Amino acid sequence: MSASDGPGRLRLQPVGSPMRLERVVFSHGWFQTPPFAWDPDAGVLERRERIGARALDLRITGGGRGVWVHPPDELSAAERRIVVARVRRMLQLGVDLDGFHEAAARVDEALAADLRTVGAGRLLAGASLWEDVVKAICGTNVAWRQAVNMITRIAELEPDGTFPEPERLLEAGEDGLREHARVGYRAPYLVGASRLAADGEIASLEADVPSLSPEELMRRLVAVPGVGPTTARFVAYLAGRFDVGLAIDSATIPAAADRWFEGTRPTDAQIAAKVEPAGEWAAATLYWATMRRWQQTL
DNA sequence: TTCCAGGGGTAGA
DNA sequence: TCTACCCATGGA
Repeated sequence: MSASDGPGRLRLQPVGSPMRLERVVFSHGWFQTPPFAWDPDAGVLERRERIGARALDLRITGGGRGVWVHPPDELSAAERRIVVARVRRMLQLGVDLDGFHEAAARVDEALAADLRTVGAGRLLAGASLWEDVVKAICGTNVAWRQAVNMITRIAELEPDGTFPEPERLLEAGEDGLREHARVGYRAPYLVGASRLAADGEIASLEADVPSLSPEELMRRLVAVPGVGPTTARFVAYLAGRFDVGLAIDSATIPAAADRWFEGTRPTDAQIAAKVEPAGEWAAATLYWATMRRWQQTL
């Protein structure tokens, strides 16, 4: 699936349909949160990752038939495997979007045409489910800019600049998370999630994601403190599972209202009925209807 | 001041 | 299962 090409450079290929790096980056707000950084002029997604004992600055470029990962120096075979696995997760290179645009067209032809034009479909995920859970909890019930501030301050807990291990959050404790990261009432949720992660349960769940039924996946995700149905669905999408139902949040509703209900606030049931023709891609269709609107605010 | 932002937990019905 | 209420924070 990937091959080394040139000194230290790694080429990764997506399953199924081609991709555009920039569209994955702008799939939602993660690119604004450390350890991600987006260089718009160079079109480079930067990311600091801990590989074994060292922290490396990865640069990710390209799109279409493949993505290039540029490590700062030569990697061992074992290090390459780790880098490839993480970047594949971040860019959802293993998610086969075949049929998505056709399914979306059954709901909204104009939306589907728009998604085709920009090559939308894959989402930017963290390097791990743990990272996605932390960031998603920070994104609940706050303006996105505020969530970015929380995540940025949480990231400061890891001295080497990589995404913090759960132990760093446990060391900070509820008081530290409140006072330093300003996470407010989310502090006990983050500590609870950190305990699960430190016990290996989040990694275990991540490993099980492909084999779980939608119901079981949801059951295990909402068992994480601070993760309710909406957040669970969102992180499931990031893990490549769009079959867990619709994540309807405060951004989805006005987006659906504008696009499909002439500005009138729809009920959840009305939204569900609207996207139902997309079948297995209903959640992705709704997601992108929301995000295409959000992207216009960038 | 008051409202509310990419919700979740809880008690009570 | 469903609803009402509370929850820290900070910008509008």
